[in-house]
Amino acid sequence: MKDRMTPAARMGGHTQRGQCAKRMSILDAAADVFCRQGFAGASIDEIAAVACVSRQTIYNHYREKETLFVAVVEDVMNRANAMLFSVLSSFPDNADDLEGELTAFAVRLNKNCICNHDGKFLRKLVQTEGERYPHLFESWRQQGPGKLITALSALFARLAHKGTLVIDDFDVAARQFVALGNADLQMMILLGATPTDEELEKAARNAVRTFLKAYGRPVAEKAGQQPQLAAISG
Amino acid sequence: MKDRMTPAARMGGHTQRGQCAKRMSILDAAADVFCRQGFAGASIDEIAAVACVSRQTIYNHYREKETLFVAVVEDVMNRANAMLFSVLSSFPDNADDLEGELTAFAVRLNKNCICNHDGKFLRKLVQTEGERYPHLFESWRQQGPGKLITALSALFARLAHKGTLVIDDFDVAARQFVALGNADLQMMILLGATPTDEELEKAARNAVRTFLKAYGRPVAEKAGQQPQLAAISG
DNA sequence: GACGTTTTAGACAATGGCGTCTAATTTTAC
DNA sequence: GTAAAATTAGACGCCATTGTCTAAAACGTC
Repeated sequence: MKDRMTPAARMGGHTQRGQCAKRMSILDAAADVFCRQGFAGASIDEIAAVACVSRQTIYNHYREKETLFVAVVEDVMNRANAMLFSVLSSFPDNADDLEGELTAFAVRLNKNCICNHDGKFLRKLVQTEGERYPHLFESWRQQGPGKLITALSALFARLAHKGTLVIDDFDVAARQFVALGNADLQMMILLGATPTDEELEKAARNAVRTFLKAYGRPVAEKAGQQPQLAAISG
Repeated sequence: MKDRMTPAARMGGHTQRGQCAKRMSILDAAADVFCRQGFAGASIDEIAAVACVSRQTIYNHYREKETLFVAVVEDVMNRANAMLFSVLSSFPDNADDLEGELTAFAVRLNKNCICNHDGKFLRKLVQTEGERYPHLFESWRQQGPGKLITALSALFARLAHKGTLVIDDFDVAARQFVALGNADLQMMILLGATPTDEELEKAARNAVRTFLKAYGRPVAEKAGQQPQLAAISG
């Protein structure tokens, strides 16, 4: 105790597992409390209690409440970005069953990126504290929704080039795809409730059906087509 | 000063304008501060300062912070409900130009109900404090989005009955109409920014075009139709 | 102008949270 | 086992906020 050096200052590879576990525990607890109470309403003491850690330990890792908050947001954003990248990469290159693939993709997107814990956290915190931390918000916007729309836009451009879709504005189509995918889940998304798998499936089917009615290649027999009811039976 | 009676207790019609003005001033200021800072972050002193009123006056009208908060939410909800009703009633009975009417309607809806001050307030507060006040949230959900979807659903049912639209699930169509209308404005809505009239118009046009491609009656010449670009020129 | 009511500014105690400090205890590395 | 580092519980000062209280001032009505 002769020199009093900042605990995590050197990170000399010495104590890793213990510290790391504490850090993660703190980050998780802080995310939980910040999400429920907001920045102003969250108390360090409550975070410490949830993390099963003493208050001083939090201050050892993060200089002050705001430092902890920024660290939490960045942590969640990193996880969310990784997940989004993974989901975006999951769309198959050759989609023989376009409707099925789009539906499954919408389910994955909603389930793992929008309706999950991290999605709820980011939406809520970005909305409440976004004006106070414009840098954080901008970073989220670019790497989250921005990347999503860009990727979808490119995907639709590819499909339009192949003649599978008929689209005049890929960016608009991408935003509309996401919007349609959320249409049936809006309330749950706003409330932060977690939809069931059935709800996710149904919402995605509704979204993709409408999307394809608008942007699908007009097949020759469309005029004489039945009013879509037969297709749902399966 | 002999009996100390609650100021607004009797409302004997005596002093109305002065008190009423104070009340409205307090409600407006509180809405502003609550919206920016959240419930926990808002301080009575700041609200008093914004309202140009002493702190004690606030406590004369509202017993405590929470009472004020609930009153503010109810006040904004009342205004928002009236506005929504007005917009919902504005759709003409006989729409000869369906695309134009739907577009204008979407503009009105977004401009006056979703992207305006009250809309931003309610979305933000319902999201942040909804779990703490489930009753308020539920009331908002029913009278706001619930009423909107019900009314749109009925409207689409009427149009489908007339043969103007081809829809199998009116509720889904209603949700999708709203979702499409917000698709291009999501970021601004989340951030609480106010879109320009041009942005509103463009978003509504994109939404209605896609909506009608999906649900519009398949006209005979559709197969040979130009890719919609000609229609935008005007 | 007089009277009752409302508003105001400021003081006040109570509460609670933040961030610091300390001394004791536990963990970790060697 | 030993020494360094990390963690803990608790106390502490500080500050902001809530909600109350009081005496003075402003207001509206007659």
